[in-house]
Amino acid sequence: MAAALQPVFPRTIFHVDMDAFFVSVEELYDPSLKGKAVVVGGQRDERGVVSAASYEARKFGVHSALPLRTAAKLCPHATFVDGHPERYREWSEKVFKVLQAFSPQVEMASIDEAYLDMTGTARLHGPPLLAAHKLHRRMKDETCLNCSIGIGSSRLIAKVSSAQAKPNGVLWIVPGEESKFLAPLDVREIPGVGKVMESHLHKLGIKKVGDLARLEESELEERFGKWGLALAGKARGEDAGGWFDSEVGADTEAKSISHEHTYNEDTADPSQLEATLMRLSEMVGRRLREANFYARTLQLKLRYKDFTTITRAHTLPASTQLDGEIFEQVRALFRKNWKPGRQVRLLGVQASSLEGEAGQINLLEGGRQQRWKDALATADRLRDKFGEASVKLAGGMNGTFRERTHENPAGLPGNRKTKRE
DNA sequence: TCTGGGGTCCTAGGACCC
DNA sequence: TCTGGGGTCCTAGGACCC
Repeated sequence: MAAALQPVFPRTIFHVDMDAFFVSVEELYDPSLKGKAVVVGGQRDERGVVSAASYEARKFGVHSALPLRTAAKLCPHATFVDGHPERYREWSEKVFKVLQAFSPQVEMASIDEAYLDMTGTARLHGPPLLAAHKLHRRMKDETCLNCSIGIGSSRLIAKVSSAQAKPNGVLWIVPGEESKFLAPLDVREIPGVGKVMESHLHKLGIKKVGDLARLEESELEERFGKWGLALAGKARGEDAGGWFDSEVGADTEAKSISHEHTYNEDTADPSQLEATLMRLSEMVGRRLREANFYARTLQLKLRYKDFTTITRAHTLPASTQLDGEIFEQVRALFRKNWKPGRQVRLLGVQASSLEGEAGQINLLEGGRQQRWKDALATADRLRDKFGEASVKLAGGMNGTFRERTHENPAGLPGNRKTKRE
């Protein structure tokens, strides 16, 4: 009976996924790449992985996340191109504008994909399939980029069907046909099922979504807990729990901001390592200021030569967005946890427990903090103009780490938001 | 094969409080 | 002295996504 109380009209969700997005954008800047095997992400002899591969390159087994050197072996004739994140952000915004002009309920799920809630738009755009073709055409006309569109009664169905529609296609799963559509697909096609979950399921003899759907819900819950329960719903095409259940277009605030760097060659040189931490701290601080966020938790990430990785975090009594404070905390964590001599492959700095300006008590903000903020804003502008390397605050890039006279740039005791009140 | 960089979410244990 | 349990915060690690 409970089912009768649920809203019965099905939603119409579009999932728009750009085809080989990074490759397609690069082709706009260098048309000679068209039709070739192209690998975006770095050069063939570099440490790193493939960000995107053209369909030509995919024929040779190249795919994203594959090490570049492996890609070079599989597809020696491929053209290797460095990635240009600014370009992708710029074109992502153009994509967003096309979508926004088409429907007010749009949500970018990542740089190259979006969900649209098209429920109730039949009078404006016609039935789903017609609307999707209209949008598909408009996207091509206005951005020169191909996309694929999946249409379904849930985000999950829309997402899975856009993958099946690729490349450059449209696929509508008619309401009521969800289970039939999913049954023959590999469990791996379900968003959230990765390598590990797939192998757990394979051990149970579950290879296809249909196998999963036949299992008792209670058994999945027993074996995999909360996740198992959600999985049972997903096997039927439902947006079971978590982010998938949220309304399309409900905007979500960032939870963390981070930067990390992998060295071309591992290093155990303390001044080089701390210089990197300084640079990463500045990048994180800058992003915080741009977004007007203050962070209370700062985290160091340390990956050694053998790929073992640790993270160490510290939560401050008062939040910050200042490079100096971030660096000070992260450097302390580094000095406490790095064993001198051990070769480091990667360093990372992350800020979390983000608060808006409201979380700040500005009453006591004397001239001191304001001057620091002004100085940093100026530095940010200079970096915009002349590049990241153009401005370094005390402490510098290379070696000389004068102990900064520990100015607490905020000039404040822990007077903003203490732990428990 | 030799493994990027930016994120989100979940789990689990310990500290601490009531 | 032995023994509670719930709630929240914090930390560390891991799976997963693009």
